[in-house]
Amino acid sequence: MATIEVISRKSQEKELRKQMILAAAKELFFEHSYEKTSMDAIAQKVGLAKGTLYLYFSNKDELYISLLIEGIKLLKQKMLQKIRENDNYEDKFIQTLVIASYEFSIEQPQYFSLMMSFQTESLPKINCISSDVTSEIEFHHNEIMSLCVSIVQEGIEKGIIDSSENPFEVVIQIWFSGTGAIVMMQCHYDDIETFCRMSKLEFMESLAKRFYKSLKK
Amino acid sequence: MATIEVISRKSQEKELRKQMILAAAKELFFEHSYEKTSMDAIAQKVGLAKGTLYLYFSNKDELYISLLIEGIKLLKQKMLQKIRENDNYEDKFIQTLVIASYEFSIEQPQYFSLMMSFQTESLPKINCISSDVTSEIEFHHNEIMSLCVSIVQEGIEKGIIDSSENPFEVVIQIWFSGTGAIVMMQCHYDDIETFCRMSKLEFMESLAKRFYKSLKK
Amino acid sequence: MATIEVISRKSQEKELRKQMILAAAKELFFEHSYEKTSMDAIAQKVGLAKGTLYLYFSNKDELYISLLIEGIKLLKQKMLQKIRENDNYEDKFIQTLVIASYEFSIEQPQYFSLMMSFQTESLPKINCISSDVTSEIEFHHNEIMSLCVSIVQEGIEKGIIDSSENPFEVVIQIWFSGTGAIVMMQCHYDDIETFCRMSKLEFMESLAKRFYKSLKK
Amino acid sequence: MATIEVISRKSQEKELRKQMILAAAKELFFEHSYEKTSMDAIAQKVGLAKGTLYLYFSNKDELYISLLIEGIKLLKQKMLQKIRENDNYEDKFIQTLVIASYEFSIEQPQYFSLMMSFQTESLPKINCISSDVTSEIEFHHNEIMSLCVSIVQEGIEKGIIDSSENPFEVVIQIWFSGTGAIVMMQCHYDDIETFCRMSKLEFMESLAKRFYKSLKK
DNA sequence: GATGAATGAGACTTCATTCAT
DNA sequence: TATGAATGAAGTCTCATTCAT
Repeated sequence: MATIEVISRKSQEKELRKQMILAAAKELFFEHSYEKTSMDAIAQKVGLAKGTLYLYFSNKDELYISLLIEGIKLLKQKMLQKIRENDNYEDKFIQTLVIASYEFSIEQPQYFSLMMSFQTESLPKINCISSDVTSEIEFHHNEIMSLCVSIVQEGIEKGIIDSSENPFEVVIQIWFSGTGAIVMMQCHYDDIETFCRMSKLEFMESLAKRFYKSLKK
Repeated sequence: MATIEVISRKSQEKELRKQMILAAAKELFFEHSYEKTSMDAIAQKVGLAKGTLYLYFSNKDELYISLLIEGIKLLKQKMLQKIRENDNYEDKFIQTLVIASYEFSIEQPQYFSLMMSFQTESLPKINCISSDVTSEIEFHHNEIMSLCVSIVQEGIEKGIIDSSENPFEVVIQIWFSGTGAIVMMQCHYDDIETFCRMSKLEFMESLAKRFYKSLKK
Repeated sequence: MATIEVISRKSQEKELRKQMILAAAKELFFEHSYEKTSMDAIAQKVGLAKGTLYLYFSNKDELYISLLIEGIKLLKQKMLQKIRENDNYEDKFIQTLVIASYEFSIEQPQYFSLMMSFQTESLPKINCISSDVTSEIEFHHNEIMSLCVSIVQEGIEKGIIDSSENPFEVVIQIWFSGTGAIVMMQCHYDDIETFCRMSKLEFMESLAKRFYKSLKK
Repeated sequence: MATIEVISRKSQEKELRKQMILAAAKELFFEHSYEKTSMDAIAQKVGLAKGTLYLYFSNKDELYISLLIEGIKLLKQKMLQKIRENDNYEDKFIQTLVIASYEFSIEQPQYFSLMMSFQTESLPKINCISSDVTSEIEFHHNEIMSLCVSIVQEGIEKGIIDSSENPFEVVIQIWFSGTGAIVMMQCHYDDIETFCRMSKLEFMESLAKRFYKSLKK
């Protein structure tokens, strides 16, 4: 019994260390980009020896990808939460398809930034990603898509959204442009408040509503 | 007179060299990313010695930034051209605010990619940018914004767009989300054609029209 | 009594473990060379923890040397066997001085290779060998030499070999060059069969006979 | 004209540097083996920066192989010299096939050691040798073989060597076992003088003569 | 202006060895 | 006795930048 406890505690500690490393890496990758963050720096930030990192992640790439997956999972959870929390259809639509991503970009700017730079720099630049990992990313991406598509379908079934709309098209248009707007906004962060005289959240809501209206019967 | 001519010819040659270097850098940056492109590789591609590059650009970052500015200028030109070419207001609106960026992303994928990765990785990551350069970028960015804003204002003045709309808000919403959608599309390029059963151009036009409709009186 | 038995069983187990480690190390050292074989890999192959190896061998070098000694012992046994098995003098001479080494190189290529690379890279390159070990190697080497010398002396006593020959010189000439030829043969293994149109065994026998003839009265 | 001189001087300097690096590497490889010699150590020995080595040799392996080829060339030259210097057939035979290698092992112990450790550790352990290099090694090896074979053939034609002998077999037997004996001798260097009461050169000559006699009609 | 050899800091990664459990 | 996480020195190699020519 005691042995089992020890093993369990050890495995917990190991998981903890892994999380600590991921946390340090997240901050540094965000602050200096993937390429400019050295394993040295990460190790120093966690307070571990350089070699120790390689006990937890076989690669710098693997570390990066692990963060990415972590991020995608968090976004998915956020979306699921939005679905649960909103009964009113319009709210559910707007919150899940647009605001979820926005809030995520505010609450987890590092993860969001990481995920976006992965989009921009695109897969091939990561040297050697095992197909396991790419398929895991694919999997979560698809789940998020399904989630969004089902919301649009619900709208069509309820007679709220025009039945001539292709749910996939709608999702891609709104999700892509919403996410894209967030990225642009992060860069030109003053423009919104200066020129539009509204908060970013209001700006995103306004964007979402405009979309929503255009879908109505 | 002769001296002036010589000077002028020399300065032309110098400008030519600069352009050659930029061209080589553009291709390589795009193909292998900023970090993975070495000055060696650029020099070899232009057929110049490594040290020579430093006569034209004081460091690698400056080369990168120069390309960025070049890109912004090209996009601005494309937008101006769209304005000139389209008399019909709807066309002018859609072409300038959305399709210009899309076409630019197709015709000059290297520049577009560069500009976007700059957005994503954000300015502070470039080591040592003189304020001259940032302000030059700012300048061109603002010009593009003004261009777009004036188009929206034209719509309001013409009574096509609802006068309660804030031109800045409109521009940022449509330009940011359009550009953002293009980035996302580049990454998940199959999704559009597979799920929406339309070409990317049609997709972008559809997105733009949806927006345009939502602005009408 | 019981205690003694326990101790004895324990010591047997310990010896067994030691042999298992040596076996794993042998295969890996041969497959990837000494330097490219990690203690990790050895531990994994035996199914023990890395730290455990250090309970049996105080460091990597000792492991290597242990194998070496093991190899020398095996070669000695092979020679003794050849002496026992051959009554006819010429056969005994040829089999013990030349063919024993050749067969050993075929049957125990790992050990042979290890022993030879030890010859080539020479002792001083191993970091920290206690004099105990070097003297053990010396001891076995001398025993083998004595064995060979006694065979030559037997030939002289029997009047088969010219009495003016110095037995030591003969042994060193034939054993060294025989072993040397085997090493070279391993490297240029095609040359023999291609150019000489004989098997390697035949080649070695031919070499040995040539030598034997030159010694006869 | 001046330019050409400058270029020529530069290329001479470059060649000189290359030789300096090779010289330093040779000593260190010999002293500590390939694996235990670091590029750092080589750089320090030549008095150059680490990175500079990579301007002359793209790899650690390439550096090693360059030395190897250098060594093979030197041995070939030594053999050619022996052929030129000796008119008497027996001398030519013994000097070229056996003593050349021995003298080489004394005069250029580093090269000899390097070449032998290459034999022992065998090609596959060097990571990535371009086929260019392997074929260059092959080329020189074959030339040496041809040289030796032609000497044996000369003996057969002159009626000195029994015409039933296969020249290839003879060469391989004598050259391989001669070289092999030298290696073994280097390791157990005391044995010869202690037990045989002769110098190593005398020992090698004795070995060669024994062989030579066995070939005579 | 143009060259390209030289630099040396710094990147990722490996691994023999130790030591707390 | 056995473990295996942790260490940190050391290894190979890259590359932006400088500077003598």
